[in-house]
Amino acid sequence: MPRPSVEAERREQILRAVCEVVSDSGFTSLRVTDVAERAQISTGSVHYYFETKQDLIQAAFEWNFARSLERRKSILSRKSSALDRLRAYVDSFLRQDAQTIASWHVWAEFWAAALHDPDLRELNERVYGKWRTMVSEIIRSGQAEGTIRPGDPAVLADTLVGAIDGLAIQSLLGSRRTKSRQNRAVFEHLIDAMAVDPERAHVHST
Amino acid sequence: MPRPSVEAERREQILRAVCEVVSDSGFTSLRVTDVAERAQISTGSVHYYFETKQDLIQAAFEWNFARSLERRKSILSRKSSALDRLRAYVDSFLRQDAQTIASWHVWAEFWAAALHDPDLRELNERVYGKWRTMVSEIIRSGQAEGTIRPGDPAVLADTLVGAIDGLAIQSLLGSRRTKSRQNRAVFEHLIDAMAVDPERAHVHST
Amino acid sequence: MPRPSVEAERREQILRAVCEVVSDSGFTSLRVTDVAERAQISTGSVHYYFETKQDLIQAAFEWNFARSLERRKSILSRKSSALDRLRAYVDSFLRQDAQTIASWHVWAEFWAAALHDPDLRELNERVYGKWRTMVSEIIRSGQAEGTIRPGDPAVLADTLVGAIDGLAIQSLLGSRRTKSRQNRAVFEHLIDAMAVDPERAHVHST
Amino acid sequence: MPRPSVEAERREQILRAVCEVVSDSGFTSLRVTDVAERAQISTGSVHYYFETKQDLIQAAFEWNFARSLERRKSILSRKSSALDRLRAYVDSFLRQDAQTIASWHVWAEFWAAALHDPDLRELNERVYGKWRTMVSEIIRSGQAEGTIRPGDPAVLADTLVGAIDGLAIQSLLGSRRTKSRQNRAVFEHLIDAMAVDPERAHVHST
DNA sequence: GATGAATGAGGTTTCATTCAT
DNA sequence: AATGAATGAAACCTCATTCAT
Repeated sequence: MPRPSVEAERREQILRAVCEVVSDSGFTSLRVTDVAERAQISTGSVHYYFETKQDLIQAAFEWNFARSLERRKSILSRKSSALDRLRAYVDSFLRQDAQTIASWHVWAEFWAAALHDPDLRELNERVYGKWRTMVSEIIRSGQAEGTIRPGDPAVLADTLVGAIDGLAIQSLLGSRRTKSRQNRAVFEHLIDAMAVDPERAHVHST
Repeated sequence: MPRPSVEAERREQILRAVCEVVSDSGFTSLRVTDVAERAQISTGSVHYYFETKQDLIQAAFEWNFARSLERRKSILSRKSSALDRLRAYVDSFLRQDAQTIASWHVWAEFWAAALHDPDLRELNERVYGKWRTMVSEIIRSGQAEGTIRPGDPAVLADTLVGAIDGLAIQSLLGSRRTKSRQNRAVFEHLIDAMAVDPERAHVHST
Repeated sequence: MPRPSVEAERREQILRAVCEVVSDSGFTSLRVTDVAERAQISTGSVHYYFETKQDLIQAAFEWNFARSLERRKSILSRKSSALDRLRAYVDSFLRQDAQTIASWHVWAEFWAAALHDPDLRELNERVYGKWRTMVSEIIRSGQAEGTIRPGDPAVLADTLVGAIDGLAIQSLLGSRRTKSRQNRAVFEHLIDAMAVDPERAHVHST
Repeated sequence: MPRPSVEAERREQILRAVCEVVSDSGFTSLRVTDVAERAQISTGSVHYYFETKQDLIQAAFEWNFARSLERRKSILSRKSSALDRLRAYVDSFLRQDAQTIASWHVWAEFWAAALHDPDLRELNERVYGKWRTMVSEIIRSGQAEGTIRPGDPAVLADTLVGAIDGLAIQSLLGSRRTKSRQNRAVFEHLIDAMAVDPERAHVHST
């Protein structure tokens, strides 16, 4: 008798394989065969779990998003100050470890794919709603604490989230080392500008 | 070898068709046949001017970039203040006309393609060098005028350019109307933060 | 990877089809579609077993050679005299049955193809090494028996093998009936010249 | 007014180009473009002189034959002995100069092409009639002189012509140097066997 | 006479999908 | 539950041929 979890396990195994292949070789040239090879199963099995390639891709993007979200959850529940949580959040996207980079690759491919796919566009709405909410909640709590300047949290959140995406792309496309350092300067600047003066001074002195 | 006069015309005709198709239907499903149809010529003719599909794509991205640049050149030579030029520059990317949107579509596809293509990555280096230089020159001249606050022009330029890209993506993927208005708020905020106080106050009062 | 049992069968089926098509319609106009039709499978299946047309052709030539060799093996192990084996060997190439003619067609196409393909040239080296060895072994054993005149077996073998090829070509290109008879006269002459006198006299008297 | 010879000149220029391309790259991959490039004219001009590719090929093979024949004409009219003329004739085919090798390449491609083309097969009949006649005339005159043994001149001619073709192929496909030397041994053997004894002894002593 | 831009039929090859096992 | 052999539609690309200049 098969373990009840076998399906969930297999699906995870396949979706992880999709993201790895997309990250390594891009979405345009993604073949079901490549996914099967990466997951060490047959193409027949891939189709056993996902009716069409389209389904497979949609599911893989969803899975990538769920994992991205998972990795940031702990940041929100931290006891630290709002500014620290904001910095931790931004930092989590600027990391240069394999997992973060791979995930960004998938995101970049996702955007291009979503431009012409209503289902993916809907997924994007959900995703960016999440990101924006997370950031504006932190800002709002910072404003309540008195550590973050007044101003529309939605606008401030959009600024941060937008800058993260835009700079991430250039980071992926450019020479790793330099970009990473430059990007950190940009976000220090942005976050410092949101802080009330004392905090700002403190940071500058370090 | 085709005669220069005909060749230049035909190449332009074909490259325009590529960008139109990429913008309409995406890069992943781009077929040479579609390009030929759009340009109202035969597939054979497409291959007469571009050996491979790869060459065609590379050339189309270059062409898209050249046009994007061309459209911004006049902004730099304006006699207005640095802050006005900065606003005009940013505005030129936030426009919602067909041409601007089409161009952004091509850029989004370009990034994804460049992730796995060294030649395109090199093109990206050139392109973003240009954008960053343009913005930081304006900032530098504003600082000389005394209308823009001191601070590393490179960091400020990166912030703006990054935010433009990131917000453009979300604008492309989201519901047009709302996004456009929100994005303008973000950039007002960003540019105001760069202005020296009197100017800033003035803007807020409008 | 296909299961060995099915794979061997299918490959044989396809290679046989290639040789049939080459023999019927020539190598220059060989299309994968023709091969697929002849083997009663789809073009996709042909490529399932042979990556490229080039691979397919190379394999078909190898297969044709293996079969040519197989058909001659029994001649070598016969208990008859060296001269008889020599005659049987030569005869086996002069036969006008469909299989022999088809095989010659493939050989002729092979030579032309090999002129510009190092891999095929290497295969030719192997093949002609085999033919020359077979013939010179027979001659050597005939000299040991005392039925064949002394002389360098390599030179005698080259003479026979060369003449076989050259006359076969003309036989393929000319009117069948006459050529066949003429060719037999040529080889009778050549072999008689190799025999020691008594045998020679005997043959001439028939 | 154009020189009357311009057509003949151009045709010769093109046919020479065809033979060069066939010799270098083979017949299977022969493109009209290659011929045009080699002849330093446009593809349009090639078609101006030769309606179709088929016509072009046929004409090129004819031209190659005419030149091959031309190169041997002087041998026949020599005042030397029949055996010497026979040796000169055979030698003329075994030479390893560029022209001879190129010509053999064209012949090999010709045979393969002729297998499936009645027009080329007819040309072959004419050609081989010529070769056989040339050789058997020499043999006949040698027999009249008393320097060549009795025997059907047709059979002896076929033996020589056949061996020349067969060994030439292997020479083209194998390592040049060795083959050439081996081939000369074969023909020495064949021609010696045709000589009456005194001559034969003489040759062996050299 | 000569050109070369343009064509489009047709070739090889790819790959998502199916289905018997 | 899983496979992998087999498919065939469709993609890219080639190239002989045409024709306006």
